[in-house]
Amino acid sequence: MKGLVDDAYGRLKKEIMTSGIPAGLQATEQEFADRFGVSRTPMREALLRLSAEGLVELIPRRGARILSLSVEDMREVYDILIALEPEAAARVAASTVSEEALSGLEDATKRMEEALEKDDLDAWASADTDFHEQLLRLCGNARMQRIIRTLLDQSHRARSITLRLRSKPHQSTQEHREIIECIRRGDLETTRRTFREHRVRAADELMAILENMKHLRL
Amino acid sequence: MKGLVDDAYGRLKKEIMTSGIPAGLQATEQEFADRFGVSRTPMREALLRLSAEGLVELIPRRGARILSLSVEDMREVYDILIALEPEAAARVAASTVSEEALSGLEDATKRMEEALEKDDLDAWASADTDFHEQLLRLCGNARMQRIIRTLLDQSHRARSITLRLRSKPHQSTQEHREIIECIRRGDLETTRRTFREHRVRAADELMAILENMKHLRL
DNA sequence: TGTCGCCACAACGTATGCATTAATAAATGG
DNA sequence: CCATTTATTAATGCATACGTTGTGGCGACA
Repeated sequence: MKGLVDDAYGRLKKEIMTSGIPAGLQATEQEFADRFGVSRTPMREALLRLSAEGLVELIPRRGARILSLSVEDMREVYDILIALEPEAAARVAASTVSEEALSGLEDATKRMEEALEKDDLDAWASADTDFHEQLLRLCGNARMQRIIRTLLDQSHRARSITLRLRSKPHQSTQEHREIIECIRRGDLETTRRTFREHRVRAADELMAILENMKHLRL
Repeated sequence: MKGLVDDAYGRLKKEIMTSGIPAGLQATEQEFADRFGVSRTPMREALLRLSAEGLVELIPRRGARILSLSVEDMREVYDILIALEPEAAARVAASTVSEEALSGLEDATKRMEEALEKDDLDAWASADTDFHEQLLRLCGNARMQRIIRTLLDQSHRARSITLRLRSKPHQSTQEHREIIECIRRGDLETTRRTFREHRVRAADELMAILENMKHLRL
């Protein structure tokens, strides 16, 4: 264990992500601290981080509240992703990428296909995350990486809820293959465009589902 | 005063921005705390924020170091701005903007021109910041606003140093006028393109200057 | 009965003390 | 004289105590 802050941060984040703690829940710093067996100091720092990531809201005098993921929030997250991720991918395409890295991407995509055949949606999601994470790591811009990673995290929270409410994501894997090819060819412009379309489509689908669930307050 | 954290944060940030504290300086949390007359707890939180903004680096066991702005860092910052700000501007263009808001933008641009005629570079920089800040406020995406604002802050640090080392920025004001017109027409695509070119040009100029000053370690 | 004001409580912001641990210096053995 | 190990120091991470301040409840007065 690296430290109580990371511990509390990681555990609370996981609970929020998996809806182990219901959205909307509100408690004082002390109560959160008790729950994770730490004192207020590290708990406070953990909550501060989560608040910066948009998972938690700190309400003066009332403690912290687990934010429910609203359609509006997801729209914000995806709008930024739509602008940034294609740019990051284009940067990767512009650089020289090792064949090893490319096969890593292909492997992740293949795992997505296999998972789909087996109807294992969790494995699919995990492989999809892996694909995007690998691509992210190839982008040299550390700041961009951090920003995108935080946004992806938030989008994953929504995905974990909607995963079983949508038709199977066959198209995604095909788009991933196209993106890999664009990168291999070093075709900057097509990479950007393809990735953007990939994200726009994903966003539209997600928004439609969330819109229907709006009243449920997730 | 709102709190010792904001106080320490704001003061240290200002000092870094104006080079009141030299880049590269390294001190313990306690030393920073003493300097601003607060205890370690709020000082730590302030340093944490500045670290998230990329202005200081927290080195385990050695305290905090004021980061010198490197060419590489500025390249990162601008690459993200180039991707995000045009998108934000396009969103503004897509929405209905009040004539009042537009005239606010025009006013800022006019102040830039006047400042240039008077050779008042500080006033020019201030008006330029104002233009971008106003535009930012019109963009409905709160997350995007925060991200861009943080990046702009960092770019301003570089600008304050290079401001007097470059030829006078006549072209910027013209580009601002074009952008305002695009937004008024609601021309989404041209807004995006024009703004992107605006940023790309600014980035290129800045990079060229910083490249020449590389050895100075700012 | 409704409203205004006061009081008690609770949460937070801040300060501080203590234990942990990494870095540096010292000491010992080769 | 150098390498290795140990001891010391110092900075952090964490816990906790305290003062401040906002909030909600209770009572008094209109």
